[in-house]
Amino acid sequence: MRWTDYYLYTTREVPKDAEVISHQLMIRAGMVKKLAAGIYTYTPFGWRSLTKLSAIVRRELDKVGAMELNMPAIQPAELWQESGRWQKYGKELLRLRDRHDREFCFGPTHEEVITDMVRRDVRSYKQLPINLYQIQVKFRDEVRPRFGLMRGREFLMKDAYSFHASDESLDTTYHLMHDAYCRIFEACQLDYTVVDADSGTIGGASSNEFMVLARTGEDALVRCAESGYAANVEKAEAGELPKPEPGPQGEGDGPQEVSTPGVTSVDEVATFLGVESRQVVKTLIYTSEREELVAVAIRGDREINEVKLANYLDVMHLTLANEEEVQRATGAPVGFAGPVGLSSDLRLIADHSVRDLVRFVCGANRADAHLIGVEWGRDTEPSEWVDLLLVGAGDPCPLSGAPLEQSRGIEVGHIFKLGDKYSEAMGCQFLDEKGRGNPMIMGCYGLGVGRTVAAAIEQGHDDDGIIWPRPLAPFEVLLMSLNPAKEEVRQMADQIYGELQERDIEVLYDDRKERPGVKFKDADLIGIPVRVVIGQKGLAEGKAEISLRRDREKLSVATGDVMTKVMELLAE
RNA sequence: CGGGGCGUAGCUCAGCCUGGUAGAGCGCACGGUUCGGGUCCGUGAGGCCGGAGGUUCAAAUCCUCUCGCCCCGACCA
Repeated sequence: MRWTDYYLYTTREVPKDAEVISHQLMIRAGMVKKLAAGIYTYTPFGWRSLTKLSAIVRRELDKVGAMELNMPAIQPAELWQESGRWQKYGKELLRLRDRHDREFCFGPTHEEVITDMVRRDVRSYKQLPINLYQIQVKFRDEVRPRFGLMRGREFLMKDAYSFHASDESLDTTYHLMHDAYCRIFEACQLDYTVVDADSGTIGGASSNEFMVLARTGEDALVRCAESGYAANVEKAEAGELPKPEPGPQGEGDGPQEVSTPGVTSVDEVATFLGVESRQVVKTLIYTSEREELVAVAIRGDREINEVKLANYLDVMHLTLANEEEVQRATGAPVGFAGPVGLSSDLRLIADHSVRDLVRFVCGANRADAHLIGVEWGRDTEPSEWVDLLLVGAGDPCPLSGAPLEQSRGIEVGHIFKLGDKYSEAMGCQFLDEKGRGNPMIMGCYGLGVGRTVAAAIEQGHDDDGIIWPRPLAPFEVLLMSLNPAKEEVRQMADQIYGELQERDIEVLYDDRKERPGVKFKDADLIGIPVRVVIGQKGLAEGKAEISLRRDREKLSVATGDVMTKVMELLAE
């Protein structure tokens, strides 16, 4: 492709609304244009990357027996009512009405549609398993789209769904898909890791996320170098935490109330009483869409993992109670809640981190008062013990006990074992060998195509621009004529351009009448892996210059050897 | 949805506080110059100052309301 014929316009200045590097570079390199918040046009140049990734995805999924299909983006409300998600999904679901006032939504995901199709076609265990996928535009009306393609509202996603007669069959496909995903991200030369994940609104039993490691990632994850354990912090568990020393003994046998006027936060309490924050039990009051208050106890130096809590309570939206609710639940203002003497109809859920505390400190459920020397069993007992710990760096690995390392990642893929959540709700059944009807067991497998390309840029760039991993690069070779006004330069560049094309090498030929500086800057910005420069000086000695964007080391090659050298570099 | 910020030329922004004929740089067009890391000089096109209402002799500027966008917290590929 000749640049002078191509639709590629770079910009020198970074647009003010682009925050993260991948977004800035994609806009500067002319790959995407914003149409509205979280909604982008891919230019021919940008689309090439997405197309390349899609091809890799198709190749690897086809290999494991998945079949590509295409489903409608617009979906009738009835299906979503059937699965129960019309109510549950919330505002992220973009709802529409047609001219007859019938309700539809723009699909954020396709469990309902695919389940509807399969339940009509598939009757027998002999037809299972089935694995279907599509690469399609999704729309999720995110409250806050951001970071360009990292979190768009409209985005390109590969979604796959598998149907099985047994859990074992699902396991087999799940592993095949897991491995296919690994091969996809490896093919893209991405530094990624697979973590245990929370399954969120899609639901289901177990799930794994594929995280591309990047400082700008929106997710935090922990890993153990020793055991290989890796999990999203939303899901992560820790081994047994070191036990704190017993707290101070109060006067008498039971807990002792001490006056703590105006002392509310854990740190203040600990300092005021001369104890460690780990010897304090922090009690928080939560509410949810069910409008039922619960008290949650955790060690004073730790945070509650609200995702774990929401899952445990089976609620969607969890919020800390307001002052009035806290007063109602504990009889005290915010800052003095504790597990002792709470009303019996208030659920008290305690994290394991407080289980081993001896003579701990906690709020007295009275204004300006705390208790010291409190013991579980003797003084109070939670209604349930649950793992609610937000795991962080340094916590012991649940498998090896070695300290966990924390890093950030971009979630580029997410695979779930759905079980029968949708097939049960929507009556997607098969007949087994004995002629009995059973709901199919399902798996579901997502991969963010645009996000993966953005993640590749987050990992591959320098101060001057993008450094594409070759499999995702819009072109493999950038051919540049430094002074096309000079006849011999133009002719040689044209000739090499022709030869590259003949060998089906994807070449972008910068034949623009621009000054060398402009061309070099653009070359660095758009980041094509192999660069071939034809300039007058080199040509006088019969030489062209070849370099890789990666290291920019220049190689002087006789013009006759350019093809060989390029092929060699591409073969690496 | 809560908090903060921004809408002026295609892009990045100045002008607004203190109302008085709309500006710069980049980009674009044309001429010249230059020609291995965003040359230099000149000429030119391009804007109902996000929209609506109000105050005023006069509004980009002050007030009200709206719409859009961005950033920070609760959701997800």
